[in-house]
Amino acid sequence: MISCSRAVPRFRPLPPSFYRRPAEVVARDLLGRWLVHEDAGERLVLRLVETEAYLGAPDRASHAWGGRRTPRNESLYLPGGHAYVYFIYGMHFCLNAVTGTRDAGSAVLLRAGEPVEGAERMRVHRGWTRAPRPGDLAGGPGKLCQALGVGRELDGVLLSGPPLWIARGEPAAPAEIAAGPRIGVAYAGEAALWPLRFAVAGNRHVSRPWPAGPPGSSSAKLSVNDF
DNA sequence: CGGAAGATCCACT
DNA sequence: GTGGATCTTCCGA
Repeated sequence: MISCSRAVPRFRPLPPSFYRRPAEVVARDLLGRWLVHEDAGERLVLRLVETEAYLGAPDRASHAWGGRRTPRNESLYLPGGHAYVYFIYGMHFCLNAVTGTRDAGSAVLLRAGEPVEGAERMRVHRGWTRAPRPGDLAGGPGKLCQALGVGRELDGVLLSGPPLWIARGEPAAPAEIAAGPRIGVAYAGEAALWPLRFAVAGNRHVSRPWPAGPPGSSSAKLSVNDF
C-alpha cells in the first residue's frame, strides 16, 4: 500500500509565515485556532479563545522592553512561529507564540482555551476531582499550560508540528472579536491601557469577565492602530 | 550579593 | 475583594 496516510487535515499546522506578521494581527488571527499538544501518545486540544499581544522593545509590558535580552527570554527573539515559555510567580508557566522576524522580540500570550479533545486528561492535570466549570481547565495562561502539560522543556520549539503546534481550527470572525486592556501589567504605565487583549466575545472560557462596556457591545471596532 | 517584583491562581472572608 | 503561596530572574549597590 502506498503511504498516503500522512494526511491529518483536522490538525494541519499553521505555517511559520502565519506568525511573521505584527503581534496584534497574529493575536486576533489566533482566536478560534486549535492549540495541540501531543505527549506520550495522548493528544490534548484547546480552541484558543483569548490572547494578548506584546510588541517588543517599545512595549513596557513586554519582556523585550527596551531590547532587554537575558538567558530567560532568549527564545522570545527567535523568528515568528516558535514557542516562548517562561516560569512566573514561582509556580506557573505561560506559553507565547513568537511573532514577526528574528530579533523583533514580539509575541502573543495564549491566555485561554476551550477544551476540544482530551478534556478528561486536562481535568486530571489540573487536579480537579469534580466536574470543572467553564474556564476551570484552561481559563488563564497558567491554567492553560497546566491543562496541556506544557512546561519549560517546550521553550523555543517550533510551533509547526509535534509535540506542540497550532492548527487551523475554526478562526473567529472579526466581528465576534472583542479587544481591551491587557491583564496584570499595571506596572507598564500607559502601555497597560493599549487594547492588545483579544477574546471571542461572550465565550465562557475566558480568564476573566470582560471589562464592562455598553451592553451588547463587543468593542470589536477598537482599532489597534489608534495608539 | 541581597532585595524585590512578577504577562497567576486559589482559598478565604 | 483580599492576601498568601512560592521561587526564579533581574537589577542595583
